[in-house]
Amino acid sequence: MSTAEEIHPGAPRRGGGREAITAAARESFAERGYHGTSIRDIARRAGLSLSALYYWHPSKQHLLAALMEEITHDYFGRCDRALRGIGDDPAERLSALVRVTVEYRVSRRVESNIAALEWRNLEPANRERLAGLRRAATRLWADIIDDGVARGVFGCPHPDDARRAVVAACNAIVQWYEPGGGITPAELAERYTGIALRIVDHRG
Amino acid sequence: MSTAEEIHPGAPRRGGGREAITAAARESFAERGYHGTSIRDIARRAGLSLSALYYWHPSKQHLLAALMEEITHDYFGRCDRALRGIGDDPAERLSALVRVTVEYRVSRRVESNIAALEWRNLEPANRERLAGLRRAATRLWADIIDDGVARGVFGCPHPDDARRAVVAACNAIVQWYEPGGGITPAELAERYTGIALRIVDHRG
Amino acid sequence: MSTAEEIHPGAPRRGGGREAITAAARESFAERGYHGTSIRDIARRAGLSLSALYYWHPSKQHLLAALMEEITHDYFGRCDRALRGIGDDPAERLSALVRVTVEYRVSRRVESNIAALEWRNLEPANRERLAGLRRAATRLWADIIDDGVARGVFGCPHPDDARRAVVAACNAIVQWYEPGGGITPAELAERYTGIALRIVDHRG
Amino acid sequence: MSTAEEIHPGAPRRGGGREAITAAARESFAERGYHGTSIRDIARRAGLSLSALYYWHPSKQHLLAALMEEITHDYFGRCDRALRGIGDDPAERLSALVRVTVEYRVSRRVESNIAALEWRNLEPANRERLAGLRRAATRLWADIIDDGVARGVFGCPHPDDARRAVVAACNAIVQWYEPGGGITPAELAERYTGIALRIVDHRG
DNA sequence: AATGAATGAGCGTTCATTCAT
DNA sequence: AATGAATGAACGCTCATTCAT
Repeated sequence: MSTAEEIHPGAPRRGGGREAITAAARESFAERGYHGTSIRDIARRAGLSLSALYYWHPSKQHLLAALMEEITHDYFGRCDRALRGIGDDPAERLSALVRVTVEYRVSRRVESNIAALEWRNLEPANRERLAGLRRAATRLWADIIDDGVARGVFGCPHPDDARRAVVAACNAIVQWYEPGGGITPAELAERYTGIALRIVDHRG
Repeated sequence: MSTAEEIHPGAPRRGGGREAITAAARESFAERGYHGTSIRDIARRAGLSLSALYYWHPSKQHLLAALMEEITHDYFGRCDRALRGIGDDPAERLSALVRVTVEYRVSRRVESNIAALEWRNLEPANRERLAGLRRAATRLWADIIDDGVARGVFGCPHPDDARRAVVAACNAIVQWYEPGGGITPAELAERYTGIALRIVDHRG
Repeated sequence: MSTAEEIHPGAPRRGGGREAITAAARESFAERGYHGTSIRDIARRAGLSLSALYYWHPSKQHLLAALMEEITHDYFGRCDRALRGIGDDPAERLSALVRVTVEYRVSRRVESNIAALEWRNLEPANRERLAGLRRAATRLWADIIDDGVARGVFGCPHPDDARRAVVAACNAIVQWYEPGGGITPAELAERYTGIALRIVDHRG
Repeated sequence: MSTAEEIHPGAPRRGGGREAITAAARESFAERGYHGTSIRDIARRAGLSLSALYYWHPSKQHLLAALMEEITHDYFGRCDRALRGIGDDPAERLSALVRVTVEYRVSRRVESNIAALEWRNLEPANRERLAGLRRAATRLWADIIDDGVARGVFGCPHPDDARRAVVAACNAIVQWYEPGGGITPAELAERYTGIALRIVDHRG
C-alpha cells in the first residue's frame, strides 16, 4: 500500500514505525527484489533510522519472512472465504477462485510480485514454515478440478497440468497489467474465468 | 552442469576460460539470482580466479546481458525455425510454438530461469537492446492466434489474454518440472498443446 | 600530528570520529599523495574501522575536497585578515602577505603540501568550486603589486611575473624547511619579505 | 615528446617499443602522477600489450626511476654545457643558468612536471641514486651565488634563500605557462634573468 | 620482440548488524 | 520508541605482475 507515499512522496510516513517499515520493505522488495534491496533503502523509504528498523525486526530475512507469511495468509484467507459462500458446483467454485486470484493480482501488485519472486530467498526454515500453507492453496485448486473431472463436468485429461496452467495464467497478470489501463478488474476476472473453464474443458 | 563438464565430465577445466565463466555465471544466476550471486561465486564455480573473470568480461552486468542476449536469441531462433517448416494452419502453428517452448523450458531449465527472472536486473540500455527481440517473440504468438481468430478457427473472445495465458502456462513449467520425473518432454509438449488449443478455443 | 593529539597528546581517540578521520586523511594525503593513500591507510591512522570513515564522509574524493576547501579558506582568511589591519602602502601590504604566507607554509606544512600538490586530483566539479577562491587569492597579490607599480613604488617591468616569482618562492618553503632547524619562522618571514621587495624592485 | 601522438592521436607509435613505452609513461605520469597512472594506461597509450611493457621494463617503479634519471641527467647536462661556454662573471653565469632552466621548463613541460612532482614516489634506493645529481645541481646555483656575494657583486644577505627563491620561481613556470600564449621562451628567459638578478641583489 | 591468459593483493565502497544511550 | 556511531565481512572491480608460448 503506498497511499501515504502517493500523497507526500518521500515524506516520513505517519503512524507507527512498524507499519512504515513493513510498507517500505514491501515496496522495495517488490521493485528490486530481496538481494537488490538494502535495509538502508528500506529505512530511508520508511523515513526512519536504520536502528529503528532493527527495533521492530530482528533481521532483513525476518522482514521478508514476515512479509511472505502475511501475504500468503492474506491470499489464502481470501480464497477460503470466497469458496465458503459458494455451492459445490465445480465450475462455480473454480470461477470463484479465479476471480479472487485475478483481483488479488490486480489490486495487490506489490504483494503478488513478492509472493511470485522471493520464495527462493527465504531461508530454509522460513520456507518450510510456509510450505504447508502453499500446499493447502494448491489443494484448493486441485480439489475443485479433480471433483469436476470426477463428476464429468470437466473433460481435461490431465487435471494437474490444467491446474498449473490456470494458476500460471492468473499469476502472470501481475507481469503485464497496468492499473487504469482501460480494462477493469471485474472484466479481467470475467475473461480469466472463461480461460480457466476452457483449460479444464468445462462442458456447459 | 556446465557445458564444459558435459564434454569432459569430471576433468579439470583447462583453457576455455571464457566458456567456463559463462557457464558458471549461467548456473549461479539461475540458482540464486543476479543480486544473490557474487562474482566470487562465479569465479569459484568456474575454477578460476576473480581477475580471470574480468579478463573475459568487463563487468558482472555485462555477463548478465550477454547471457540474456544469448538465451533470447537462442529461444527466438528455435521458434523461428520451428515455424518455418510448417504450413499456415493456425492450430498447427500454435502447437509448434508450444512444443518448442515446452521443450526449451524442460531442456534448458537454467536458461529459462534466467530469462524469466532476471529481466529487471538488466540495466536500461541492455534491456532496451533486447526489448525488440522480446516484442518479436510476442508477435510470433499474437500473429498465429489473431490469424486463427480471423479465420474462425479459434473462438476465444480475447486473443491477447489467450496468448498471455498460453505463454504463462508454458513458462511456468520450469517452476515445477523435474527431469526424470516420469513424464517425458514429448508427452508434456503433447499435453500443453492440448491446453493451448483449449485456451484459444480451437474448433476441431 | 593531528589536532586531536594536540589537545590530548597520547590519549586514545574516543568519540570525535569525524575529526580523527579528517586529521588522518590530512596527514596521509600530505605524506603520500591522494592516489598513494588508501582509505584503509586513513582508517588505520585514525584508529577506526573502514566503515566508520564512510559514516562520516561519503567518499575519498569528498574527503580530499573538504580538506582542500578548509585549507584554502583558512589560508585565504589569514591573508584577508592580515591585510585588513594595514594601511595602503604597497610595500607594507606586500610584506604582510609574504609574512602570512611564510608563516602558513612553516606552521601548516601538512596543509601546504596538500594545497600545493593535490589540486589536480580534485574532480572537476570540486576543482571548479574552489577555483574562484584561488583566483581571489591571486588577485590579493596582483592588486598590491599593480598598485605599487602604478604609484611608482615598485619598479619591476612585469608585475605578473614578479607576482608569480614571489608566490613561488614562498610556496617552495614547505619543500625544504625543517621545523627546529635553527631558523625561526619570524626570521624566515623577514628574509622573504626582503626577497619579495627585491623581486618587485621596491624603491625604498 | 608527443609529436607522434599529435599527428595520429591514439594510433600505435612507430618505431621501437622501448621508446613508445617510455614516451607513453612520460606523458601519463605527467598528466596523472605515478599512482594515478596504471601500467595499463601506459601500454594502451603506447599501443602495445601489457606484456610488451614488461619485456622492456622490469616494473612500473623502474620505469619511473629510468624516466627521472633521464630527465635529471638531461637537465643537468644542459646546465653544465651552458656554463662551460661562459666566463666567470657571476651575473652572466647566473643568467645562463636561469635561461637554461626557463627554456627547459617551457620546452619540456612533461619532463618538468615529473621532475617536480614524482620525487617522493621513487623508492628509497632509486631516490638515493639520484640524490647526488640533485645536490650537484644545487651546487651549480649555490657556487655562482656564493661567488657573487663573495665578490660583492651580489648583495643579498642570505644566499641560500636567494638561491631557493630563484630556483622556485623558474620551476613554477611549468605550472602556468601555456605554449603559444603570446610570450616567447626567449622573452620569458629575459624576464626571469631580471627577476633572478634582483633576487640576488645584483649591483649593475 | 612480443603476446594472451592468468593471478593474488588490494582498491573504494556497501552490506547487514550491533551497541551504548 | 528510537537514535547515532561504529563494526567486520563482503561487494564489484583494478592493480602490478607472471608465465607459457
